[in-house]
Amino acid sequence: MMRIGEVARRAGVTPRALRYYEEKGLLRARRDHNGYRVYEEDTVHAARNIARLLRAGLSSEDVARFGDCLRRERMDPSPDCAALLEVYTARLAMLDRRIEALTELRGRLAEEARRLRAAMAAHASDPDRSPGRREPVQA
Amino acid sequence: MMRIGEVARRAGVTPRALRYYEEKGLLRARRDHNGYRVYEEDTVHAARNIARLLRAGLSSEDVARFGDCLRRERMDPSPDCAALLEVYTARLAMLDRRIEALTELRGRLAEEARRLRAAMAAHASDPDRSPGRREPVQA
DNA sequence: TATGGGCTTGACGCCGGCGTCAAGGTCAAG
DNA sequence: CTTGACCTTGACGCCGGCGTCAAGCCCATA
Repeated sequence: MMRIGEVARRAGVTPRALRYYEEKGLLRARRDHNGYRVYEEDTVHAARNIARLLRAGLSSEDVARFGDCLRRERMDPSPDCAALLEVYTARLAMLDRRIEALTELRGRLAEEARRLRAAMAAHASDPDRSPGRREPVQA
Repeated sequence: MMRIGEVARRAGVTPRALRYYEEKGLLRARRDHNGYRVYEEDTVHAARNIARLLRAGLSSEDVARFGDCLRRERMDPSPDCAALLEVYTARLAMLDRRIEALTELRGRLAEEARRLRAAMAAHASDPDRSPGRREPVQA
């Protein structure tokens, strides 16, 4: 039984983040007589897991589907957590698409950079060109 | 000499986008007596180039550094466009970092998915568990 | 009692590249 | 003159994961 500040410190997140997680249905909290949020021990694991998954690029909607599995320190799979697999699978596909897109983009940019470099080299060695141009072409 | 609508059509962007580019210093426009924006021919190329580069993942700040080079149909390099190379290079590095991060994440997710699948398979083949050996665990 | 630290809800800010009204001016054609 | 296409500036909306006030309650301690 802890309050929000302690959970936050132990999980390495901010109280604001914890409230946000709750708002998004990732976390539940009971209330003390004075209205303060009260958390179980395993909430620390949950908060850690949530933050990890979000940093990893999952959306809060994705993470919500992990449900109680989040509360285990090491999110070991079990049959009741089958949804995890779907989420992972879908997300892997998404990542593959994003990686592919970035890679393609990288290729295009690299190509343009290559062209640019070549043209500049040609330019630099062109005798007609800029007589007093000092600076070397910087890589 | 064209007005915004024509440039937009010919460049394949919206008038709103053109105003935005101008606001960000990517484009310049003169004004007609009535306040309408008036553009040169090469603005069509510029707009096309800008849109391309933005779609490619460059920021408008990056693109701003391309300056007048944008106005050439084929953004052929020349010494006064040396900044292009810097921008490309920096951006390639960024892309590499992003791709690397995503790839690493992909690896972690794939690993977790693998563990999960394995555990579920073990569960399914558990003699206590599965009475009739039916469907294989779905991928 | 007064202080001060922790807690509450509510709500705006951010970032980027525009989309999408809103309210109104301009001008050629019918 | 009226229509209607095209133009203007201004300003809010979006999306996600919170950061960051603001205003105010709870409670232990000096």
